[in-house]
Amino acid sequence: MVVNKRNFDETRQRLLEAAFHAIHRNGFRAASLDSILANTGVTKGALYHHFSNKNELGYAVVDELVHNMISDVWLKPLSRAEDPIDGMVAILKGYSDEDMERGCKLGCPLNNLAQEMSPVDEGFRRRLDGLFALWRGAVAEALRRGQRSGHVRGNIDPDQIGCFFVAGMEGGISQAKTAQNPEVLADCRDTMIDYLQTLRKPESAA
Amino acid sequence: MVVNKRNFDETRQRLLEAAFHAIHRNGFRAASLDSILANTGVTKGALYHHFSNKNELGYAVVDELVHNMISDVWLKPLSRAEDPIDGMVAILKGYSDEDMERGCKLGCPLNNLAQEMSPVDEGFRRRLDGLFALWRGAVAEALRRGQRSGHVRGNIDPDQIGCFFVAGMEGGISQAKTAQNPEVLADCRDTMIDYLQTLRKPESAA
DNA sequence: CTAAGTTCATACTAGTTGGTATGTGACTTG
DNA sequence: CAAGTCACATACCAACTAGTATGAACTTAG
Repeated sequence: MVVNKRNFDETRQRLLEAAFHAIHRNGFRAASLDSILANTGVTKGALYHHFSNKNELGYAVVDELVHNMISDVWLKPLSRAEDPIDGMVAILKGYSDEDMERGCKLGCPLNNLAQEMSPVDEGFRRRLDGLFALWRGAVAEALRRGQRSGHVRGNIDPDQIGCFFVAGMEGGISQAKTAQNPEVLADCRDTMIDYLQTLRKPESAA
Repeated sequence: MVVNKRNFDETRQRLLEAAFHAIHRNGFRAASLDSILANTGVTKGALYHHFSNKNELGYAVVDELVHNMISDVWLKPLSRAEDPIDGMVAILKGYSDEDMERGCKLGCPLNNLAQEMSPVDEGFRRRLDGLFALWRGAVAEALRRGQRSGHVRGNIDPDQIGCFFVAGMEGGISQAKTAQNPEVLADCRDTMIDYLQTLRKPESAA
């Protein structure tokens, strides 16, 4: 297999990844195309060959990279988990120290973008809201499965708790990022784990 | 009392308030000085007479306006509350529909600024982290008072829960803003109220 | 081979931004 | 009343931004 100098897919991927990092670090509007290009060695001509404008580049980052991250960390593991509470706790406890450190330095890519762009661009807003809804929905669906299988109390509202769970995590990351201190996030995580235990069906807790 | 055309305090206050609104709507970096000035009728010469640069204007907005908001909504009410759990629930239930609507359109000024500026400017980061810490601390302190007065279980960590509480609220506002739908925030709030009830000392729950 | 379409490269532009240099009228103070 | 300080006003600039116009090089079809 010959690697061409002009490789559509590879160039596009390099642009997406450089854009993702620049956006994660500086925010979308402050991430300048010139700096993204300087980091990739790709030129402006190539960029505008692949994306019709800056917004479309950002949309692609959300639709592809950010979506995949959410899917890998939350959607797939939750859909596989037998006991949803064990599954969620396992994901939370599975955060490595590097994850915590990195996540708390720059924050959550999804939440960062949502906070910045939702009020000013409907294209971003719809996409990011869709990702939040996927995440909430995955938690809710797992809890519903848990209710059917007898692991989870029947008198709780899975959708409401999906929302609460995502809120607690995003809020914890926000504070940790502002404090530049992963302890704050660890506190939130531990309190959330305690809270999740209260959702177990009493009989199955023994 | 004569109102001078040249009134230091009034001009400064007008600049601060216009800056606050522009920042709340667009973020700090996207809030252009020219647009702030256009909204106030104040000129650039006056602006730079009052603030040495754009960052100092932003710092003053945080130190004065945002600080006051946190103080009015959380610090003072919590310090007055006899039963901390009742106090927190009362604040949460006291949100009017307009508050919810407005808060979910543009998000929380504190969190917006923290997300945008913490990673890129240490002056903002320190100030915003200070405000988060005040808020967390007020919740923790209220819970400690509740422990001493027998309203709150002794086997919980007030600091940890202060952190969790702030996280849940900020995360709820974030999601509501992205969804442009206050229901998401209402779900988080209601779940948080349920959670707070589990912190009561069993004997005093009856 | 040629021709055409794809993938990029270079040079440029118009608009916006934070910031400055300089001037001016009002108010205070000696 | 004169001098000086304060609170602005006006005009400007250098830097940076997203986006474009144009062309060149590479790949592929025939």
